[in-house]
Amino acid sequence: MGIDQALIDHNMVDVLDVEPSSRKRRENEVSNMIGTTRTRENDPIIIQMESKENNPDDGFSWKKYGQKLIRGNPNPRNYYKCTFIGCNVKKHVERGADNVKSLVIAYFGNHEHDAPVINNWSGSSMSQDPGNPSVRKATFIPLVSL
DNA sequence: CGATTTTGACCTGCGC
DNA sequence: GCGCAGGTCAAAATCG
Repeated sequence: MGIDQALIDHNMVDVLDVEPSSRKRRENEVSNMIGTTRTRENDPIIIQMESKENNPDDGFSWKKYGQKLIRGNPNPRNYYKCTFIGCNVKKHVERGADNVKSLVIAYFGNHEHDAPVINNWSGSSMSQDPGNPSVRKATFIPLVSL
């Protein structure tokens, strides 16, 4: 829960310093996490990272429903929607205008369901929450813990 | 065969 | 009121 907590704690955090070595990651996809940004609890969550993949698997199933070229960014932005029944969480994915390595993911809304497939979310950070059911509910960790 | 991706068109909000 | 930019939809095509 480190990241999510950080999101809430640093409500207006700009850049979250995350050490790559502190969490398991697939060297092949995510090389380094830059940080997360969230201006408000109800606002979209912006996640910035460095990745070779254009869409790292975050544990949920997304269906692409659009792609647009955004001004100020030579790279197209992709629009995804959660395929879970009854879940209308959306996500925008775009690459940095200058850094093709940097990936910016924006999440709109929170998943009110559990991840369809438990990948191994970096181990066991959230596997146990005996006295924290509320945390279990909002299993929305936009962190690429591959 | 079902689900997902692709691509263009369409719609809406904002600024001038 | 018009034009621009961004966001969404939908039909066809593709993949597993």
